[in-house]
Amino acid sequence: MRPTVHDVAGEAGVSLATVDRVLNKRAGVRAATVARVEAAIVRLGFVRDIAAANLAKQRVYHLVFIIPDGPNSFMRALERELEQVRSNSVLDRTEIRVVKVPAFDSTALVAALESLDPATISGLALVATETVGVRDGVARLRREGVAVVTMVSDMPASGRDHFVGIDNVAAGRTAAGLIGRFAGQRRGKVALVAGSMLVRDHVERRMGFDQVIQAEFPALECLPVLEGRDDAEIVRELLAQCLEREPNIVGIYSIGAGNRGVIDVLQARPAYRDLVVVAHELTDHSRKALREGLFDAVINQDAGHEIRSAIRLLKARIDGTRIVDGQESIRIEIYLRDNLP
Amino acid sequence: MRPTVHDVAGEAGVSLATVDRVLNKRAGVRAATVARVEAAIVRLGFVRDIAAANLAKQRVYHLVFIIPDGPNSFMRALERELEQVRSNSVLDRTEIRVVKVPAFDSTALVAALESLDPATISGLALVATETVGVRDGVARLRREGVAVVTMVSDMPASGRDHFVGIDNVAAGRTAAGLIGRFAGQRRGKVALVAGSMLVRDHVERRMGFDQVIQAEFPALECLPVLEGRDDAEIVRELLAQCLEREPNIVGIYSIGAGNRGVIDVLQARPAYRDLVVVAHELTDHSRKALREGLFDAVINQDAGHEIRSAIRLLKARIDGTRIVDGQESIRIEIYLRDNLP
DNA sequence: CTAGTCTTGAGGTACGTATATCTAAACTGA
DNA sequence: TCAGTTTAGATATACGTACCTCAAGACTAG
Repeated sequence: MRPTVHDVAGEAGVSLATVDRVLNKRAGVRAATVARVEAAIVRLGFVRDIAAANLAKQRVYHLVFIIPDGPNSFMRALERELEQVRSNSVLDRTEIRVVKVPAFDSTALVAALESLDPATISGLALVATETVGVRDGVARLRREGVAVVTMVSDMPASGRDHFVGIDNVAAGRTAAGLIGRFAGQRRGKVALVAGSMLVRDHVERRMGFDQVIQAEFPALECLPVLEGRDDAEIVRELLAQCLEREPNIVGIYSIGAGNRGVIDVLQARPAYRDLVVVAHELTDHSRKALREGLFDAVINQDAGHEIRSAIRLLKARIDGTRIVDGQESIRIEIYLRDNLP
Repeated sequence: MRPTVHDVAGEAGVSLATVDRVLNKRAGVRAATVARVEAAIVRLGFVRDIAAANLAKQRVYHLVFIIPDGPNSFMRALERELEQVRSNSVLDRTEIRVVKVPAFDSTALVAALESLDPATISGLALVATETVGVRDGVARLRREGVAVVTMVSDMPASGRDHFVGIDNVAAGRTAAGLIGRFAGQRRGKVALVAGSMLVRDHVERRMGFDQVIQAEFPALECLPVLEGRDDAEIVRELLAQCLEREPNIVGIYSIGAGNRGVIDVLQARPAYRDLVVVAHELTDHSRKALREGLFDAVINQDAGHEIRSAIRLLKARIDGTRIVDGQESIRIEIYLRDNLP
């Protein structure tokens, strides 16, 4: 049988109360006694039963998720996953609050951070925009004992406990590898469609993409990025113009949330079906485009996985338990028509 | 606050003992009373606190994993993951026993199933080989109340509760899509290297591969399968001979556990570097081959995910709780050099 | 040495559920 | 209607941990 606090007390030759004081880091125990208890814990291999502890403690994990508002489909996917987790969360003593802030607006994000009372929340997950104010806000919460993870876009300087998301440079490199090889012998240009070059993940993807195209596919050349601001209308216009202007385009890399516009353009002319197209984010639209052969590959990160991972990481931080690294690494998923889930 | 059994008793106008009898399906309660209690549960949205219940019940989940012995690297990966879970499982009232049976030996598997006492185990996960004996053995355990999931290779007729694994036909189709497109304009033949055509997953992958090559890549033609029996030596010999014999091979699909032999052959001649090679299973060897450009893509299923998923599914079945579908679907992962985790 | 503080012990109650026992009430059949 | 059975209630204990109180023992400073 697993050892309990009673066994630890016996082994250390102290009372239950003392073991409890040591376990829960309460004051009033001599250093020598603390050492005795800790030695007993190690000898017995005692591990606190967190379920029982949480029951006794009446613990509720108060978690706050701050995510950008707006049309970005990945953010909306995160929101949907959160909603789903919330509806099932009666079971696991977890209370999740979702705070939406205007996208790309770090002032609003700072305000949201400041409105959080460290006393009432135990964990925070946020999609960070990298500014000093945000960094300081996060650092303050960390100092007050709040567990913090960043999602999608990292911010190491803030002292967050973990980052949940993919390596976007690698994602860009992956896209380039796919386009380069799918293009085969063809020579020509590649159009890049992004949301905005002010967002770190898009910048990083573009960087990785450029690296690989330049180094490995001399027959291809990247055109300047079209910034579609996550707006189908704008993307449609910019991309259509670009395809008119440049006769020699062989591929398109849709870096961010602009798939709808890209699809519209591709459907407009049969000739565009020969283009090699790689996009990000598996949605109903991109899935359909993949099945119909408009897209050749979609690179994805699993929103559900990211949400669940963030929650696990926050709880582990709060409980002081270990994590399984493999379970928390977010994969750069590649989908072709044939391996759609 | 969340309603408790006390609240249910109050709401239904019965005693705690009666609520307990209903919740735990014990006899001695009139149908009308059961209905009253159940109505109260619905009205209050009562959900049993499983942590508290397990604490009171002193429940330990006794899980048995039956996996094939032998050199198959994916099976060994499953075993390693199980070992890791076991070492962390002090925490979660889970006791995992791993039973290894000779690969492809259904008699041994049947014997292993028969040696299991349904009274002492609550869940079983097994890599099934499809025979009547195995099916009946599983069915017997199911009838006796044991939760059962099949892994890697399914067996629907056994009445198992779930299947944990990928769609191998789709995996084969995916491999074909990659080889076909990476080959570009080239015409020629594709060599297939499998472990054995007696194993369902290899057969299915081959089927999916053939389908897509025939339908979409008329310039390519599949050669007969080389059966390497998961043995590097045999694979090396067969594949080397094949490449000598057939001057016009443009690609290789390594269907199963034979990557070591394939890699040896590829390294032997610089000319072989131009071959398009897609293999299964991400291991140290295949990862290295990918980085060095010997392999063009590796298709993988995450062993850690499968083990964790099997455990979650078994526990959910035992506790009668719901599962999150998205979390349990095993993906057909594609790795290129650039998206290696 | 004494008063004061610091450290430890003993014991109880609580969390939400499971389970056992004993008793009382409500039915059933003849 | 009465005995016999079925159904229901009341109450207690337990699971492993947290946290509280009260009292007593061990120190420290003056």
